[in-house]
Amino acid sequence: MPKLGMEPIRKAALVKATIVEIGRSGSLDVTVSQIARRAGMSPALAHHYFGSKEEMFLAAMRHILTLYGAEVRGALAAAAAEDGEGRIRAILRASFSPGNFRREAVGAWLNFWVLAQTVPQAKRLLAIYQGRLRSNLVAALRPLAGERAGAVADGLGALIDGLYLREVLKTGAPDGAAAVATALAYLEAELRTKA
Amino acid sequence: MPKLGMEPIRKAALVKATIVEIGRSGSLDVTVSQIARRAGMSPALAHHYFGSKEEMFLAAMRHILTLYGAEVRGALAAAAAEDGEGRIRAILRASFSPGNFRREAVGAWLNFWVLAQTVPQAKRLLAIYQGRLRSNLVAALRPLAGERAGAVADGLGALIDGLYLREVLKTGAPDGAAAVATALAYLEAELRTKA
DNA sequence: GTTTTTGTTGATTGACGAGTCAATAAACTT
DNA sequence: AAGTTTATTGACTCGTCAATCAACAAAAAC
Repeated sequence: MPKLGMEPIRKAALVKATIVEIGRSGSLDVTVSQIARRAGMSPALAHHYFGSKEEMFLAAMRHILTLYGAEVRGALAAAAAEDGEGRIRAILRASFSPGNFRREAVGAWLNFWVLAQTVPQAKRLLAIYQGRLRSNLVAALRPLAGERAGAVADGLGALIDGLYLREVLKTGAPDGAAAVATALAYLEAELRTKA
Repeated sequence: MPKLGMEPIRKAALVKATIVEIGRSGSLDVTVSQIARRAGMSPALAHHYFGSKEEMFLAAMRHILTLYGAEVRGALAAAAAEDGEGRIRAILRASFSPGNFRREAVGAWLNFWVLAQTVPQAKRLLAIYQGRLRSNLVAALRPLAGERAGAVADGLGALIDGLYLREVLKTGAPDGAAAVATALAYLEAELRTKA
């Protein structure tokens, strides 16, 4: 019984299901059937809307990146009045917020990195994310670290990614606060050096 | 024409081929046939010696971990006379040496991380690597950072992993020296903080 | 010199999965 | 009411791949 205007709803459900399934299985070896089933429809319908599994993966990536970007933007807006360090703190809190820093999302992230090795489109998406993160960090660091802002941002960016990566091996609930603390320790050490 | 004593030779060739193929394809979606072909034998023989593809993956992981561990141990032995900072420098240089820090190895590494999400044995191997790295770092940091050694080691470890991760997105030849410099900058910043 | 062990492969099995297609059905248009 | 667009799926195609097996060959053991 075809209700009209299903397309956006179906697509959103598939994107969500894709992320869940990747996170659950811990790999990109998820079948379209699994995804479709979790999204409550037939595999054929999933193909109908996305054309290919790769398109589903890319849409899922875009979604995660969008969510993350929105969270960072929101946090930065809320910290507009603060100084550079406050703004960095905001970025870090957003990066390790419970919404982003949970096993399922981390697993999806990791697999997107793998995807980026072979799918140029995926690589481009990740590069955009990295570029945005970097420019946010640099902007906040400029008044604190001067010309070393770029170098510090690179280190901090890599550290954030590394903390995500290490979450994969951990057992038990993710500890975003600890990750933020580690990143802040890095920041403070670097800032003290400058002076 | 069966020459005897082939087993170790065949196994070594398969392990090497597994790493190459994973690095080349950028994913764990490599077929036993591909691996066997690159190692110069039939797929059936690969199964004969390893029993399953998963065993091949684990053997490849062990091999990479062993190589890396040996390089670090060697570097530490050569730096035995030096102080803590010199020993850390040695660990970093080994970690980002051309042998370890090249696209193929980095790609394999990344995929082993993915494997660790689902194969407990792989997770255990990575945990061992992390534990050893950490204890090496802590030992070298103790005289420099005192009770903060643990925290600094965690940050440094995550930073190292993050720098590896980011190498995946880079285009062009890996730049181990830059990675070492970034990690050293962090270390020096932390040590300065201590005082 | 026969038996056992080790090395080796071609052929096969059995399963699974991405993507296509034809068919059905409900809404919307004219 | 006839035609068009959108939604939806079951059945099917085509390919792939891990793993097995039977068979053959050569060296070693007895």
